[in-house]
Amino acid sequence: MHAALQYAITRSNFGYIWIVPIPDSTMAMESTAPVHRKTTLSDIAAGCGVSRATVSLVLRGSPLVNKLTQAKVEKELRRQDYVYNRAAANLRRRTSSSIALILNDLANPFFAEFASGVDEKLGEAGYVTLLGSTGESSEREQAVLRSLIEHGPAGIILSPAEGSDVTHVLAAVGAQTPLLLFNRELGGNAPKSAHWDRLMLDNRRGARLATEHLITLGHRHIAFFGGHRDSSSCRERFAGYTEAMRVAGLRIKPHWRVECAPNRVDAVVQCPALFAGSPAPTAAVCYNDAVALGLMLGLCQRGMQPGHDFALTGFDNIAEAALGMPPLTTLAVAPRERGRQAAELILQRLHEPLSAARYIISPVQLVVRASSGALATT
Amino acid sequence: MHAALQYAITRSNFGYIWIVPIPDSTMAMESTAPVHRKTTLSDIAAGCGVSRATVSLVLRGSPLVNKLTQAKVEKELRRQDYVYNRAAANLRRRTSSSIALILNDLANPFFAEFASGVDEKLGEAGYVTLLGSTGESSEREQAVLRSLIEHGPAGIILSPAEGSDVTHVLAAVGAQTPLLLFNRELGGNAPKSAHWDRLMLDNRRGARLATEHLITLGHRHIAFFGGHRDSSSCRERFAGYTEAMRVAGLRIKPHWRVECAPNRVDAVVQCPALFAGSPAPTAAVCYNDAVALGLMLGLCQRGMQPGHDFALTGFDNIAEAALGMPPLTTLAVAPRERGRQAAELILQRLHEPLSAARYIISPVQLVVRASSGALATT
DNA sequence: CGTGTGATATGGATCGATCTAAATCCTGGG
DNA sequence: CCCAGGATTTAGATCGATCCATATCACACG
Repeated sequence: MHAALQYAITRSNFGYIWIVPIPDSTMAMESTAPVHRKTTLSDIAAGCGVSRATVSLVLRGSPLVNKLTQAKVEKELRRQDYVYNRAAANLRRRTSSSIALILNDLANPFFAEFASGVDEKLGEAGYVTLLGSTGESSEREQAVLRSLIEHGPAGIILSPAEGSDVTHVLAAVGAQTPLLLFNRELGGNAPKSAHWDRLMLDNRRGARLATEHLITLGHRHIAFFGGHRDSSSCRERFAGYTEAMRVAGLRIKPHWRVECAPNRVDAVVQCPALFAGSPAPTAAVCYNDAVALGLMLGLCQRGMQPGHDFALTGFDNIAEAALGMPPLTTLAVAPRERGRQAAELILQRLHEPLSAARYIISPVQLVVRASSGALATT
Repeated sequence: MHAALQYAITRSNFGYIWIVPIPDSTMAMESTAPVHRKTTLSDIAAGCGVSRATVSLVLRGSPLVNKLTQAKVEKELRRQDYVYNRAAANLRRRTSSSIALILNDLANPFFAEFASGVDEKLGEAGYVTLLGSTGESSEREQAVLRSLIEHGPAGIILSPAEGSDVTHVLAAVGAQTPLLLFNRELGGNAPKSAHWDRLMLDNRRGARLATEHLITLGHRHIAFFGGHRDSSSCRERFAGYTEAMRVAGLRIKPHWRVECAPNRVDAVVQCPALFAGSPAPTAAVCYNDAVALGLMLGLCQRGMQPGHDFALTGFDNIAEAALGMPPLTTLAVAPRERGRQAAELILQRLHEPLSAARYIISPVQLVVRASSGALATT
C-alpha cells in the first residue's frame, strides 16, 4: 500500500469523513487459533487434551472436576481468548437469557429512564435486554413483536402503542412467553383464557392528591388543563380530579376542562381558553409537566405570575420541573424505579409461570414546590 | 377454586396490588401441540408428512419446492402456530442477527433519541438491538460488554463511559466483532493493530459557528461558559471558540472562561463569575443547552434580559431550547439521525469487514433563535 | 488378589435449525 | 421400454454447547 494513499479525506456538506486504511498486518498471530473462526469449547478441549464435557464442566464451575484439570483448562481458556457462546448453550438447555423490552416511545425521557431501570435490573440478574421501539404505531409494534419473539426472549415487557389491540398482541406473543404490560392497557376485549401481569401508575390517586393539595390551600375554582380525552391515562387523571372535587363538595364548571396536546407548545396556545368563562379558575391541575410548563409561559404572557396569581400542578416530575420559575409542584412517578420493578416482576414470573397474574398500581408521590403557591416566595 | 378467593387485594403504602388467579383452563387446546414445548420445524414436518429439509426450504421461501407442497407446509405452519427459532438458525449458519448498543447514559434524552434512531434502522434491516446501559461507569461497561459479547452480536455500537480505557474495551470485545465508537474517544493509547469505525460530532466546528455568529452580530467581548476542561467534547468546543476568536483577531480575557458542571443548577450558581472581571462579556458561547438555560435564569436574576442585554448560544438543540424565553440559539446535532447513521455504518462494516476504518465527523447545524439577539423582539 | 467405592472423565445423543450430496420422481426422446 | 436430465425431496452431518449414562482410575478392604 502506497504512502500516498494513506488517508482519504472527504468534505461532505458540513462534516468530514476520514478513510483510514487497515494496517498491513491485519490480524497478527491470534495465539494459536485459525485466523477467522471463533474459538469453541472443542478447541479448548483439543488444546489441553481433555474432553468437551470436561471443559463444559469447568466453564460452569462444577465441583466434579479435579483442581488440577480445572486449572489447566482455565489456563487454556485464557490462552485462546475463549468467549462463551450463550446462544448454543441456551439452545441445548432450552432456556433463554434475554428479555424483550418494547416501548411506544423510547425518545421520551420518561420511557428512556424506565428502560434504563429495566436494563439495570436485568443485567444484575444475568439477563440481557432486547430492545424494540414502536414509535407509537401499532403496526410497527406487531412487526417488532414478531421479530423479537423469534429470538426467543424469556419474557416480554411491553408498553403498548396507542390503539394497540389485545388480539393482535396475543397472536404475536403466543401463549408461551410471559408478558408484562406497563403504563397502558391494551385495547379491545381480552379472551377469558388470557392473563398477564400489569404494572400501572396510580394516575387517579395522583391527580386526586394534587387537587386535594390545591383545595387545602384554599382554592375553590380549580381547572383541569391539558391532555386528550381518548388517552386512558388522561381519563384516569381527570377522574381523580373530579373525585377530589366531589368529595370536597365543589362543582366543576364545564369551561374548567380545557383539552390540549400533551406538549408545551399547545399548552401555551390553549391557555386563554381557561379564562374565557366566568368564574375564572384560580388554580389548575395539569395533565403533565410539559403542559404545566407551557401553561406557566402562557400565564406570564397574560401578565400573571404562576405560583402567586395562579396556582398549578404538573405530573411526572421531569428534570425541568424542579428548575422552572417557579419550580413546579408535581407528582413523582420514579420511572427508573418502575423499570427496576418491571424487571423484577417479569423475573419472578419466570420462576413461577403458573402463579396468579398480578396487577400492580404503583404509587405516585406529591412533590410540593412553589408553583402551587404553598411555598410562595413573593 | 372458591369464589371467595377470587381476588386478593393488598394496599401497600400508596399503590395497590391485585392478585388475580389464573382461570382454571390454564391452557386450552393448543391446536395439536403437546401442552408445553414450542413447536419446531420437526413437528411441522411430521404434521404434514414431509422432511425437515423441505420445511426449512419453505420457511426461507426457496423456489425449489413444489407449489403444492409449499402450500401444504404453510398451512401446517399456521395450524401449529409455529415460530421460527432464529437462535438455532444462527448457530448453524454461523451468523448473527443482533447488534449490541452500549450507552453511557440511556436516561439522557440525547442518547435516548440516538438509541431510538439506531433501533429504528436496525429493525428495518432485520436486526435486533441488544441494549446495555453503563451509567457512566467503566467497570459496568466492562461487565456489560462481556455479557453482551457472549450473545454473539454481529457488531457493537459503543458510546463509552467517561474514563473508559482502550485496552480493557478491546480485551472484552475481541478482534472478531466490529466496533463502532460514538460520541467519545476511548482513553489510553491504542495498539497499532487495532482499528474501528468512529462517528463523532463536529464539536469544534459547532462552537466556531456559534462564535462567528455572535461576532457577526457585533460582539467583541465573548465568553465561553460551562463544561469541564477534562471532558473531551468540552475541550473541542472550547477549541472551536478560540479558533473563531483568533481568526477575528479578538483577544480572550481569562475571566471569560467560566467552568461549571454541565447542568442548569450549577450554571445559575456560576453566572456571577462571568461579570467578576472587566471588561465584562456582552455575549457567551455556552457548553450546552442546559448550561445556557441556566445562564439565562442567572441573567434574569441579575435583572438582565437574555437576547437583549446579553447574547448567548447553546449546544444540542434539546426540546426545551425552542421554548425558552427567549428561544435559544443553538447547534442541532439530530441525535435520531445520528442513530440511524450509526446503525448504517455498522451494517456496512458487516458487509465489508476488511475495508478501511472510517472516521466520520458529523455536521452540526446552527439554529438561530432570539437568545443571540439576531431576532431580538424587544 | 479380586473388587467395591468414591472421585473424575468422557462418548454420544441432543437442542432446532441449515447445508450438502445424493436419492427419488417425472417426462419426453430415442 | 429405457434412460437422460430437470424438478423435487430427503437423509445425515453439522453449528457449539449440555446432559446422561457409562467408563476409567486409584485406593482400600476382606
